[in-house]
Amino acid sequence: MSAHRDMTIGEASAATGVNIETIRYYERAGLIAPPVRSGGGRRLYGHEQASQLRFIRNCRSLGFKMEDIRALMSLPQNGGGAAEAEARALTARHLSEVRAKIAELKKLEAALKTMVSACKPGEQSTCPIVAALAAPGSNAAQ
Amino acid sequence: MSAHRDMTIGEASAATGVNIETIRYYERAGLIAPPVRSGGGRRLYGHEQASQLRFIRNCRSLGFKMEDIRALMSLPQNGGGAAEAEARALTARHLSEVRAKIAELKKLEAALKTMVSACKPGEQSTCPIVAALAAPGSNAAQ
DNA sequence: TTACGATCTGTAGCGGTTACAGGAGCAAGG
DNA sequence: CCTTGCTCCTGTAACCGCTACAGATCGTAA
Repeated sequence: MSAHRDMTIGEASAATGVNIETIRYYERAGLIAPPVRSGGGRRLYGHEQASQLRFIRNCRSLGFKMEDIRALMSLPQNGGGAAEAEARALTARHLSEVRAKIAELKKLEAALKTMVSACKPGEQSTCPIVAALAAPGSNAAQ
Repeated sequence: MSAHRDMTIGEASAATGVNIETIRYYERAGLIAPPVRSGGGRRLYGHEQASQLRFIRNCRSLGFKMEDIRALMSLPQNGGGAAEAEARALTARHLSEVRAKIAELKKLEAALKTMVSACKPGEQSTCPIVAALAAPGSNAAQ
């Protein structure tokens, strides 16, 4: 069960879209296991590890933290409802964090929009943007 | 024009809401000028520098980068339309970055929402979340 | 004086990469 | 066989915006 058809790190990078330096970083960080080495000391990756790299890449592009990814990868793949529930909970938690960030950014957006539209070129003597930024209490974002 | 009624760094921190360590960091980073020192070598801040700290705090809470803040603070305060235009341009650029981030996060939100709602506890044999994350092409976020 | 608080300096850590420098493996061409 | 040129190796530092120490010093009140 190990007909590997191994890839070098460059091939693994091309196959998965994960940067070479990033692959090595993931190994250092314990996100993937140290791969087999060739006689000359080069990393050799098989299908399984390429899949793991794709998994990590997908997780990262969805904004999951490495800690979460570690948890997701350590779930048993055929584990019953427990693993599934854990994955769901993790994803739901991340979703709510994303929503919180959106809400926060929308507040910033509103404040900045107000500032920009208050500033008509060459109209006021004092720049309203600088004035707003110098105001003692920031009402922009709590 | 320098009746200062100086504050220690702790007082300045309390007055502006900027953490003590952060104030020192801003000085190190060249965002504020090194303040006057007392005989014993302690930093003493006047009104003007407290205002600067409040300015920085407001900028940061609006998400401005330190580089932008440096630019905003180096604008002449009574400078004519040029300074005003620059502040406006800077703010508008930041606003568009915020909007881009919101758009990106909304994509993530949609993808995560789909994943969570696809995962009903104890229904499928394979967890749809893990399956989606393991899929070769990530369509979640480009 | 003694104790305690506030402050000082310098350094390291966070997350998630990315970017080097300086060496070594490895295949192809001459 | 030897050179050329590519890939890969290790180790380290930079990025951003702080935050958190450790160990020393200052200043003040009891």
